[in-house]
Amino acid sequence: MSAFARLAALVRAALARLQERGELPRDLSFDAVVVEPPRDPAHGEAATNAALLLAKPAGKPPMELARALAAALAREPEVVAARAAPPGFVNLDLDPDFWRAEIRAALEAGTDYGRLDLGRGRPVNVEYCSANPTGPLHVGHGRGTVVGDALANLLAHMGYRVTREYYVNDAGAQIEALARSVHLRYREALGEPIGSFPEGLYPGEYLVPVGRALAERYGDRYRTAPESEWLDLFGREAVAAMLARIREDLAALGVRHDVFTSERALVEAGKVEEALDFLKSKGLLYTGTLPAPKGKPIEDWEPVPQLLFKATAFGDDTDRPLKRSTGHWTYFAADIAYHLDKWRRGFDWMIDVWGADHAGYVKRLQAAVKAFSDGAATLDVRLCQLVNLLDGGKPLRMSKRAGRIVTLRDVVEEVGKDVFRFVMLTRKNDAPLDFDLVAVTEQSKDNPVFYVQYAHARICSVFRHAREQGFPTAREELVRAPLERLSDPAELALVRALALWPRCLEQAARHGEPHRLAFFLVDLAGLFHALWTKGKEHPELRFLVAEDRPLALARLALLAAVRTVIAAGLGIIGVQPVEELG
RNA sequence: GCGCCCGUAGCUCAGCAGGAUAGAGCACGGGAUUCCUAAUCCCGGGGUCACAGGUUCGAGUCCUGUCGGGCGCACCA
Repeated sequence: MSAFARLAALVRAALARLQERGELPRDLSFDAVVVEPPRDPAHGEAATNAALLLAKPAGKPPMELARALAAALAREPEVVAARAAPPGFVNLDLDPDFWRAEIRAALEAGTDYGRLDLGRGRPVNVEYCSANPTGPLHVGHGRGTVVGDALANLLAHMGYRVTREYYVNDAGAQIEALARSVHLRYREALGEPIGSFPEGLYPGEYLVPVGRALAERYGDRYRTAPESEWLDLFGREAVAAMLARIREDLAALGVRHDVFTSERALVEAGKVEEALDFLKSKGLLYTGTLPAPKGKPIEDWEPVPQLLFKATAFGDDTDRPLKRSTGHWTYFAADIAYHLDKWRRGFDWMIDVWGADHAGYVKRLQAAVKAFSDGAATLDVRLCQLVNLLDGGKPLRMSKRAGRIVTLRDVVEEVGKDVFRFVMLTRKNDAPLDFDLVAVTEQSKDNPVFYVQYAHARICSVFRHAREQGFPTAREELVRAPLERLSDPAELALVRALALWPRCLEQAARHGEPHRLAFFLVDLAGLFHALWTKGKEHPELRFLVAEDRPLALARLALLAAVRTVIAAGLGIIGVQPVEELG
């Protein structure tokens, strides 16, 4: 059990004793009782709000309850001081050994330290990236990809059975546009001048090799053939080529999905009809005419009767069309089928990571999931805001017209996958993020990736010196270190920060917010750097004290624990900790 | 017009499940290097948490409204 979980248990036990003595009513819920590290050190090392919460149901003044609780807690051997503080907090100071024990726990558990079986094997489907297979990934895709991948890692770490999934939108008008674009490149490869690309097609250079490959394979067989003869074939070929490219882009980021689901395959297998029949059987489909959307007027608006889903019955703002006037299914219809498919594969929890420009889509899909599962399945959507690419503080123009889109691959090759991944988690997902190609590779404390890696590298450096100087460094020896020798405030501050790791992990998982790990690591690294520098001014605080080997061993144990937590955190983020700075 | 997200120090952002006197970095001013990596650290000033109500013992956090910014809004994806 983690430090704060133990404290919470202590508080609950103390409350139970108060109940036994009749000082508290029996039928109380302790659910909202928390034990937290206070912001202000004057409020102790841990604080509980129990008395504030229970005062009303107990019919007693908060301070009176707080004093009773403090008295009960003061008897615990780990508790050095328990004070009631207005308006009714109980502040605790713990025996340093209570915190020091976390070092041993971290050493024994390694990167499993703080790991909790929150999920109990519950399956969760995390869908992320899911970029259309019409071109390479760009930087914006990269953010959602990293957020989704780190979230998947985090949930897997915490006991969920995670499936990482990519939905391939390989059907519809965009694929026809892709096929036509490739056909142009194909004709170009056969020596034909093609001029400029018509509006709506994909002029990017990345289709040139695809056209060339098709020219080699098929010669001029489809050069002047009617579209009906090649549209489907070229579409498939182009999607295959783009998907191969996207998989390479993902691999460069260290991302590997478990499942790629093809929209086209779903459609061809009749899953859309099946899904809609299912909703129909629940009485949730009807044919009707939607009112014209307000706001900017649409030129060619005509009121047409459409097949609609009763999304308003499940919290959406309007009912949603399922079939286009062309007779094709809407994207939404296919998406319902897709999510129903996920549900039937055993996922009653699904997380989709999307770009913020899809925000307007969230309610309708959640409505659909609620509808087909009768409320038994949950769809969470995490929206990622834009990434502003900068180059030395100046915005990098991503002009699509000039064909100068900055691909994810370009950026990852320039700054490295580890830097990219970490920086993508230095903001919460729903805040815009500046990504400066220069700043993220600078080796300075202003660069959080570097700052954390530097802490890890410094610890590794200490261990190299330790081995050279004949200090014991094996884990079996470090766990036996006399940890009570750690007594400097800077050391104990680092120990207490370390003890917060399990709590950080749990909360990050509960909230589905992997960026919290990145922030935690920056804080932990900061306390480590502070301790390090303190050793510069106070040589007695240096880690490798030759004349006092037990003390050195205790300090090495602390450093090993910090290194373990950094490595664990970086591991979930998907970053390789460095042992030396390059 | 409607929906979603955002509004916290001069700038960029945290703020943990509603907790106490709101934090960090940058920038600005001052300081630390016989030493395990100074690629770092320490000290200092700096705030009407957009605004107005409400719920609560307690609100940056929850609810309502207003203002400001971003995104989206039939038959695209």
